[in-house]
Amino acid sequence: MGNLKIADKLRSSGLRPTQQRIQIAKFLFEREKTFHFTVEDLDNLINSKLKEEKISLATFYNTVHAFKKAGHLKEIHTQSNKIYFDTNVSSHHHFFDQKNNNLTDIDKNQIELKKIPKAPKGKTIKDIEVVINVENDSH
Amino acid sequence: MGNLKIADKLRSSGLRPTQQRIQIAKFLFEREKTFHFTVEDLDNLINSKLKEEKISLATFYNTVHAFKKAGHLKEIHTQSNKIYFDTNVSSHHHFFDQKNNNLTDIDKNQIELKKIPKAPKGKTIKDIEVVINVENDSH
DNA sequence: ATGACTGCAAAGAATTTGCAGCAGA
DNA sequence: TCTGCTGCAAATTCTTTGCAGTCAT
Repeated sequence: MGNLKIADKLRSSGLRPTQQRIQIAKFLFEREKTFHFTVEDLDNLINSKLKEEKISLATFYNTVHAFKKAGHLKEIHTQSNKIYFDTNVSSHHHFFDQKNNNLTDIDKNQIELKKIPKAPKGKTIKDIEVVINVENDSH
Repeated sequence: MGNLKIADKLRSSGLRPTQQRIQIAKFLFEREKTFHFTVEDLDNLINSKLKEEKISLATFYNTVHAFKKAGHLKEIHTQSNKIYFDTNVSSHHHFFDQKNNNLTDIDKNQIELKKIPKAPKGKTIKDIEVVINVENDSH
């Protein structure tokens, strides 16, 4: 049980390790692979597991934003109108399937940009995000 | 006055050239440079010019979607939570300044991707979008 | 005349906010 | 004890929808 580790992670980000946050953090961060989700997904996935004492939607919003602010989550915008969050906070890219609303990570070094334009006058490049839109072969 | 040309453009997309659509189309398409906007922007920009007979918000939504469906507009998602539309419908990329919510086009040939990962099994690459996030130099 | 389009107002979806009570330090 | 957090319900924002009247063809 990594409850202590999780609690420390929260505490060191200036967040009180409450019951709710620990549950959410364990669900999000104790996994091998990157996880992509919307706030609604989280609500459904976590609350369907809880017998009673469900976590309120407002708390999911608060917590997700707190985690994002603390650098534990990244916000992803795709051609879908939904806002996804990503447990992979390193700089990386995505495949996106608009039909199935499905996101897949692409490691940063899987894409090489040969030519990059100069930033507009007075501005500096902060980050580059590549989204490769894909669709099923069938038809 | 390109009203006839505009009307033809609409008609040939299967759209009736109504008063409202002609006004919106002229505003959007009779310009040199690419234009990026939200539906709310359009509403404000066009209605502030009209003395009376303002165009309703619902019509802006309907029209923007009709134009998008007809291929005259492209929908752009950025790290801001707003949905932008772009009068440049060719495949291209963007600079985005999150502080000022400012989008700038990057021509397709300004970026060269040297290495591209294979699409996930059973999927085909449809399109690649690059967003270069920028920020002001100052501080 | 016949569909298609507009505009209103109401409904809907997603997210935020205010605040009383509760819990972690 | 003292903030910070939770959870509810109300509020806000953005977008869609239903429908009666109007307009393009």
